Amino acid sequence: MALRLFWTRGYEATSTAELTSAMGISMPSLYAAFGDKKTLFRETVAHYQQNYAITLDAEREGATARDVVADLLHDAAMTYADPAKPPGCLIISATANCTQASDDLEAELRAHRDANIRALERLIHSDIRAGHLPPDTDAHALARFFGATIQGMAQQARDGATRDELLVIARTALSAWPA
Amino acid sequence: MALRLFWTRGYEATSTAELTSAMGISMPSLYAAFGDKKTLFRETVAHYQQNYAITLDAEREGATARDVVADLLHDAAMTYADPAKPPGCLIISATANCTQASDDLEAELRAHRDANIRALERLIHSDIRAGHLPPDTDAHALARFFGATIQGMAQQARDGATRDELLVIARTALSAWPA
DNA sequence: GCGTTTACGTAGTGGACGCTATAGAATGCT
DNA sequence: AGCATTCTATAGCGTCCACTACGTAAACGC
Repeated sequence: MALRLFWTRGYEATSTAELTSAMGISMPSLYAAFGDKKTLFRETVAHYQQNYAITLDAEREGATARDVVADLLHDAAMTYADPAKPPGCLIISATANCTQASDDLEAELRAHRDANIRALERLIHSDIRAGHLPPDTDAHALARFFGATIQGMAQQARDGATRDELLVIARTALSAWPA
Repeated sequence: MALRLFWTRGYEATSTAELTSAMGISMPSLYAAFGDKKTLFRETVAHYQQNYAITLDAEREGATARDVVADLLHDAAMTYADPAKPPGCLIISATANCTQASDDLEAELRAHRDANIRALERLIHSDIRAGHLPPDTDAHALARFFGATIQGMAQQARDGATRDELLVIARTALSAWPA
C-alpha cells in the first residue's frame, strides 16, 4: 500500500522501489498507471483525504462550534494514535523537510491545512453571530490555536504518544474555549 | 552558515554541496573538520541548543510554573516567527520524514523533545507540591499539552504564521492552565 | 495452429547523493 | 632563499535516486 509508506516516511523519503514492492507491481506498471511519483502522491493524498483525514462536521444539526471542535479533537486523538494505522497525519507531515524539487507539493498540502483552519474560523464566526460566543471573540486566533493543537497532537503521535495521552491533550485544549 | 540550512530544510534535504558553499569552505575541509555529515549536524544541534533553542527557566526565583510556562510560550512565539531567523524549531522538525539511514538522528532529537516535556512535568509537579496547583492536577497531561502546543506553534510558523498570531496562540493555550 | 499484439519484469539511463584521492598553493623552519 | 609540511580545491569514486528501453511470454483474432 502506497498510502502507508507515504504516511509513515513522507514523500521524499519514500523511494519508488519501496512503492513498487509494497504495491506488488513492477516499476513500469506504476509509471503506466500514474505517470510519475508526484501524481501517485497527489492521488494518495486525495484518497487519504476522503477516507482517513479528520474533518470538522460544520453541518451538524443543533451542535455548537464547541461541540464540533470537541469532536474534531477527539477524532484527531483516535486517528493519529490508532495502533492499526501509521501515527500522525499525512497532510500535516508528509512534505515536511523537502527539497526545492517538491516545493509544489509542500505548497499544496499547506493549502489544505490553511483551508482547514479557515473552515474552523468560519464555524467560530457563525457561532459568534448566533450568540453562542461573546461578540469580542477572536475567531482567527481561536481557529489558529486549535489548528496548532491538532498539528501538535500529530507530532506527539509520531513521537510515540498514545491515544489516552492525545485524548487528554484534546480535553485540556478544549478548556481554553471562551466561556 | 550550516545552521540556517539545516534549520530551514532539515537534515536529509540539505546536501553537502549546499553546506560547503554556504560555509564558504571546500568539501575536504568540511570532512576534515567534522568527519561526516551526521557529526556536523550533531554539532549544529548542540550550537542551536545553546544559542537559539527556547528553554524553560526552572530556577527562576519566586516564579510559579505558570509564570515559567508563560515565558516559555512567549519565547517560542518570538523565536519561531522571528523574521531574522528561519521559521520554526530545528529540534522539532529537522529530522521529520527521514530515511532509515537517519533513524539514529531522529531518535536523538526525539530524546531532546521528550526531555523537555519531562522537565516541564517536573516543574509542574514541584508546583503541585508547593500548593500552587490543585493536588489532583495531571502533571503529565499538562506537560504534554504544552509540549504539543509548542510543537504546533513551530509548525504554524513554518506555515507562515506571524509573531502576533503565535503570541495569540500562546495566550490562548495559557488559558487552559488549571485555576 | 500461428502471427500479432499487449503486458510485464529485468536491466540499465543520466543525474545527484555522501564522501575521498590526488594535485596545487600557502605557510613555517633552517 | 629553499625545502618540507600542511591546507585547500578540483575531480572523481561508488551508490542510490526517479524513470525508461528492451526481451519475454501470455492472450487474442483468424
